[in-house]
Amino acid sequence: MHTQAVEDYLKAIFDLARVDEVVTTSAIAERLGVTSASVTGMAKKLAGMNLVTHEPYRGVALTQAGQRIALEVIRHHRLIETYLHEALGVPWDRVHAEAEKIEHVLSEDLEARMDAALGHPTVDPHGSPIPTLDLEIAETDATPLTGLRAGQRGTVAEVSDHDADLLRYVGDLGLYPRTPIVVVAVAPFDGPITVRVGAAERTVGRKAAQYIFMTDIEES
Amino acid sequence: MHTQAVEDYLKAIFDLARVDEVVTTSAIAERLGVTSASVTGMAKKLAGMNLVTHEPYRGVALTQAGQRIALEVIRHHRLIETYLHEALGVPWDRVHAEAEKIEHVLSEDLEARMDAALGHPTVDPHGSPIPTLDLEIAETDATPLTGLRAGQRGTVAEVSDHDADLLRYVGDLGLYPRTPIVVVAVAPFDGPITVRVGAAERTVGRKAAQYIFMTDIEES
DNA sequence: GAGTTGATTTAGGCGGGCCTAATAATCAGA
DNA sequence: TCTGATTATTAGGCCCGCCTAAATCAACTC
Repeated sequence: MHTQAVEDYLKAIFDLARVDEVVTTSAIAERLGVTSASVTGMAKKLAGMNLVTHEPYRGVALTQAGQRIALEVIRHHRLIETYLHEALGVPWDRVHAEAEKIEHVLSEDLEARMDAALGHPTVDPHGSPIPTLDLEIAETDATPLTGLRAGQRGTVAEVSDHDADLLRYVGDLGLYPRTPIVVVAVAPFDGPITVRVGAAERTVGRKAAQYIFMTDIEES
Repeated sequence: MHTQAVEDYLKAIFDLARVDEVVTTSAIAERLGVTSASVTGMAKKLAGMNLVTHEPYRGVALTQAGQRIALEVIRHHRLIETYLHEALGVPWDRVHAEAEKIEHVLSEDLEARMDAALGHPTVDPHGSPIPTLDLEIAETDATPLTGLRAGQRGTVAEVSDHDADLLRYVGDLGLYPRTPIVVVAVAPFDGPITVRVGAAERTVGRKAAQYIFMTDIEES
């Protein structure tokens, strides 16, 4: 078993690596709310454990072993989120924070029981894919809502869970995963996007739209 | 919020205090699997936080504030045990170990949700009382099975959860809380106790019988 | 190609919680 | 009441994960 700090670092590096392939110390530092100096120290330690490769001044990357642990933690995290949402009715803007704490103390047995109770779900309440038991994770090919033009329709696939306020806002708009919407208008100069959700029309700010990912996009 | 170590110490002191009123450093040390020297250090720290009174060489006792925290942790612990057992089917000999880990990261919100989902239970799977939301705990006046004579009947009230093997053994015998039994025979010289459970007769070793607590005792 | 700037790493420290070894207090028995 | 055995406490250290301040490297500008 690894310490909570080790698990948190690996998860953060994994997440950051899907955006920028080279993961800088400062990015990790910001993500975890620690100083870069602390990250350097931990990077050395993780490199010593062969969970990470670290080229000084050049950034870090997960090794095979490191990625494996990251995926285990992410599986824990997303299963817990899903369980809390489905079984205990925790609203989707709060499941992330709860899961952050529980993911580090979840036994394999409990994970399996939650997984079974949920019927082996494949996505969490934010639409993020849950790694399978053998740690395969579905690639997500969704495009941000900001990439759609007026007249296109699509389905909400995933909403980033990095900010609880964002989730509350997006939830208030009714834009949960699996919701079909139509883009009515896109205001110029990075203005807001108007969409039809069911019978209602809703206006989504640009900033929020960046974090809403769409699939099944087609002209209408 | 307190550290996990602080919570563990307070819980251990609370538990030990119901058996021996004066709680010695070595008793705590044994319970927590640390050295007495470590306990002395922590005792000083807890005394500084006004959670405990510490008379050097004389033992420690919880203050009002310390007891309050202990009861909060115990409520968490027992609710989690109950939830895992009822909702996820975790066998009763394993719920303790799982709860030990989760109790330190459980939010009040989640606690309330679990409590509601269970219908506000009053005892955990081992028959131990769950402190109420305002931290009242029912006094248990049960007597150990070793205190019964042949011919008496009674109901299993509580089984100590300190040892998973014991629980597995007692479970195999069918002696779960709320089970009515009749004492058929008590072998002399601290020998085993034979009881009737439903239609079956079972023999319980003396050691195990010490940890099985009975209520509603009457002659039959 | 030298300087400036910003990111990164090193150096040194701190608190938490644990340890071992040495010392001190208590208790029980002669 | 003295003494030896038992139990507690002190003293000194270690590891983890974090910090600040100082030094170093990379990259870009001129």
